[in-house]
Amino acid sequence: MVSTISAARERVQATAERLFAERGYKAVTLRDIAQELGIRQASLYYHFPGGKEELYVTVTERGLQAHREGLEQAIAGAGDSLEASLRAILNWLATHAPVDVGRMLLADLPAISEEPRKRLTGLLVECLIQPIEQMLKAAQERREARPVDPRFAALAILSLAEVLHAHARLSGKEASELVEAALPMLLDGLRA
Amino acid sequence: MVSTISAARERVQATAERLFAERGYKAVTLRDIAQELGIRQASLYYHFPGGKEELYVTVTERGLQAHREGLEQAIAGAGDSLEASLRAILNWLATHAPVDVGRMLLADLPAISEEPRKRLTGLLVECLIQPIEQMLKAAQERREARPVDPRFAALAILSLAEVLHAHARLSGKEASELVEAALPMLLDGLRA
DNA sequence: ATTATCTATAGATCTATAGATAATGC
DNA sequence: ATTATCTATAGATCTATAGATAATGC
Repeated sequence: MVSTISAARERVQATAERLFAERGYKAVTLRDIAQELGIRQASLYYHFPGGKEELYVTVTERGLQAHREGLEQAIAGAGDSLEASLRAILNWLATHAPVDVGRMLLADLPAISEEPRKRLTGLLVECLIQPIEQMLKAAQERREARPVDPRFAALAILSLAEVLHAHARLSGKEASELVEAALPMLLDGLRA
Repeated sequence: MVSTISAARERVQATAERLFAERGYKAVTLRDIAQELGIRQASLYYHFPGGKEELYVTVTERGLQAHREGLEQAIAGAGDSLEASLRAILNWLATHAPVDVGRMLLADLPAISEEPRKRLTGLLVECLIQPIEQMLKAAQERREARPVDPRFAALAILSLAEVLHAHARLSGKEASELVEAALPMLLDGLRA
């Protein structure tokens, strides 16, 4: 076996990913992560010698790549239909802890070193914004979507998904249920 | 004069408000705030003996109250029109640094003590969510707005305003211009 | 006398390193 | 021999306190 990713390392990543996604880079300490895992803070350095920053960069990169694959497959599986594409995108994002783009750009990324910051900034666009933007452009060319700025609309969809995810957690409702409630608003707006 | 609020204290509040709004509670240090003001970190304790938490609570409370007044006046000034109300709300939020509701609930508020946390949680609902929610309910009763969940729609509008504010900063465009681009999307949706 | 700063520093917390220990795999 | 933890601790950073200083207002 060339490189078996250890189950322990995987557990560390999963816990770190969840905590960083909830609170952001600075608000999470290595002690917090270790405590949830039931180990000591220093033990994290066995799996991530680069410490907190390496851990953050690793799980954030992995999360963004997972979003790219999830979004591209969701869109591809939905066929050439705006409604089906949006439903698939929202379902994916609502169930997979969407990224707080604003916090990441203004708070998290400025706290890490330059090389990974640039890489993650690029991935943010490629993995999250572009897949949605491309889908919207295609729908606009088919005259199925109205000619709004596709970059701005993609950001709005991402932020709607965050609200959806948060609302599902706080209200205890199913995410898929909220997606069906949000879709008419997104497709046809608030006006009667 | 009973209590002249000193200009120095006001400058401290303005700087703290901006930094906390951008990065959140944990990511901002008292040193950061002092540095922007050109004073020493310890000098902040003259204006806020309760330290970082008192400073955060004070400016957050003030910001939320300002949002309540701004939103209520914007809505009142817009009359009984859904489109005019939404335009007024978005214009207010886009120009006054909207609150990152998700980060505040998941990261910032859990880091402060119980009493102010409860108070700010209540203000978050009363100052930001309810004014928008009430406007939507009224528009729904006039059959001018479609019967979507008004609480959820209010959260969506707040998050759209955040995107708008961020997009205005990053792209260098005028906020009012982006509001006019966002309004058709909000009123009539993405579908052609 | 009051206002608004400063310096110096204690105490808490956090990241990171060094070296020890125990369990498992060959 | 490797894996995955541990204890102990150095060093950095951050919050908060104590007391000094300088400028302004009465």
